Amino acid sequence: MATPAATLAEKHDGDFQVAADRDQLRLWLRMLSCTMVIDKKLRAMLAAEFGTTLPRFDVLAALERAPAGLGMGQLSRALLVSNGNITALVQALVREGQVETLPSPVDRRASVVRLTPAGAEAFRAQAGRHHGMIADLFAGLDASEAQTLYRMLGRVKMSIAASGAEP
Amino acid sequence: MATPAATLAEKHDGDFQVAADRDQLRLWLRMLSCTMVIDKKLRAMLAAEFGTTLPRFDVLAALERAPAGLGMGQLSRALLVSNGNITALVQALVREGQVETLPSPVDRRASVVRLTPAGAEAFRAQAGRHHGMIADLFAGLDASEAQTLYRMLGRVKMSIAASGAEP
DNA sequence: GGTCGATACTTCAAGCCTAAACTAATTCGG
DNA sequence: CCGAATTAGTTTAGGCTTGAAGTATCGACC
Repeated sequence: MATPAATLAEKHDGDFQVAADRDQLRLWLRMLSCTMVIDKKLRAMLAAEFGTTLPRFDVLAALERAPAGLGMGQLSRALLVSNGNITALVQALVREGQVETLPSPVDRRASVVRLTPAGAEAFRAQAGRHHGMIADLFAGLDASEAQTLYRMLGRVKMSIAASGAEP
Repeated sequence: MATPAATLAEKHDGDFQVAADRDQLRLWLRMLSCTMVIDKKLRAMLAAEFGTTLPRFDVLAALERAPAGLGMGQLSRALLVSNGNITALVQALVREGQVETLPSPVDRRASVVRLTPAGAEAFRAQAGRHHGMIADLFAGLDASEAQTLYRMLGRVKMSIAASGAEP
């Protein structure tokens, strides 16, 4: 059993810690909730207006920035999803004619995925709505607020990297 | 064709608009990326240390706040997931003995889901690590930064609500 | 009291996602 | 040159998620 003074100090430390923990939890839950709401709206829009999905849109977006095409592995690293996932995604897009795969001329294991003209056109339409929707959803923030938020998220990135993190 | 002056004005408006769009897109992508990284770390921790998943943890968390138990519908509304999803989640947790379902005494359609003692204990351990991990990941932000971020996310919430939004 | 529209829940099909196991091709060290 | 380690990609088993269709019950109104 600690002395009364030590007990008091301990109790206060504990209180502070618990309060900080709760605040961080609330912060995380708010961040998660905001992100999820926007994410769901984007997915719903893509489904309703284009009959597609966010992962497929992401594939098109990555390919649009690489006119020469990307390998499956490059694609999976760019989108932060697993290798096996890309296979199915690309196969679906090939069936829909938005993407085509060519055997790599330099590596018989690898293949190169490229947008078809139809895919490029579909992407342009989808990207327009996508960006427009984001602009709408963030329209209530003025430029300075947006910048502050951007900076704070940068701090979060740094904090994550500084934490005991080994991905 | 517009007059030179009109063309110029138009061009500048367009530039501003495009610049704002790009900034908002970057903001969104950073927000999504931060959230996804944290989310993945939490899922990986729950899988590695407890052999469970975030959705199951969420179910336990909701039930822990309702000692009398919750109906399936209440649960699905609390977690913002579909009805059919809860069924599978609860069935899995029942198999694992962390949760039990009782027929509602007042409504023969409904059932009440409650934590078992084993589930309550598992949840306490998981919640401790969950909160601790969040504290770690946000440790690089001081109290004022955390508050600023929290406030900005509140602004985002308001902006979303104000936009042409019908969930 | 009977019927009809809500409500509680389950089932099913389809898509996304991952980790792990596998095949095939490449590259590098000796 | 040849075997070992690496790398590209696919397959598979398992879990999450939704939306739609289906079943049973409830409640309210005629």
